Amino acid sequence: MKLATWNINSLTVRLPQVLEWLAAQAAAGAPVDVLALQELKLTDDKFPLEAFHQAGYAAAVFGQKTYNGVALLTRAPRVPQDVVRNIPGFADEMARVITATVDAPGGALRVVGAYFPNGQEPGSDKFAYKMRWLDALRDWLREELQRHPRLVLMGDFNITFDDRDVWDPVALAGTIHCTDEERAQLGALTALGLTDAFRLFEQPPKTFSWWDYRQLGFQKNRGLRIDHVLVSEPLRAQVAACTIDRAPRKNKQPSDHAPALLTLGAG
DNA sequence: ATGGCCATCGCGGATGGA
Repeated sequence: MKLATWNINSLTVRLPQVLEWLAAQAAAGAPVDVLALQELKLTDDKFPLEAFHQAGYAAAVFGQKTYNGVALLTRAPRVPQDVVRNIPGFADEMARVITATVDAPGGALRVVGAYFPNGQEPGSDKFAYKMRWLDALRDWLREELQRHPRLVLMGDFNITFDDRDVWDPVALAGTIHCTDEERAQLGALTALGLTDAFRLFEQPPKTFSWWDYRQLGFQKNRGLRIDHVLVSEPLRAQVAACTIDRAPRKNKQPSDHAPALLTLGAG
């Protein structure tokens, strides 16, 4: 069972790349069973349901015009069940979270696909919103984990866990995605019993999931690891692999993010 | 080095992203 998350920075622009990538994964013998997408930048009525259908995927969509927008794709015959949009109890204009239950070996999974706020700059209004959003996410996840012990939280977190996730930790110390406040919020999420699946394994140094479009960021590997897959305690023993696929970042008109993947074994 | 980011909205240039 393979799950993945990918901020595709406009599905209108990137749909062909998503379909190609899904096809390539399947051709390599390990099709993606669940894909969380972020930054659709389109409304639900513009979502290419039919294209994904033909590729063998069902979808749950939570779109928005111009900004944000998230979706969960599930490979047939799986379908997203009991779909929840955004964080219950937290009023938000922005479409950032979509949650569904999907069948899996060893029992159904609750999958939370999320596009965390950027935060722009410490001290800004947007940073304060990011903190409130994170507070609300944590409070809701605490309850959600009670209801659904087998839970995966994946998406664009817009936060680095530590300096290993930063191409120049000295230059970027205290800047957005690298502040103590943001990292403390990640710590509060892991304290709920969620584990960064990527660090369950030995990883090559300087493995990132995002590179700035400017200044040859990707070519120079000046990046950040801000796209994460977290698993709840009962799933830890089932985690067989967690990787980031840099290949789509080499496409002609790439997203600035690369997909992160999780493979679950039988357990 | 002459320029050196991308998507959206909408038709210029601001806004947001990270």
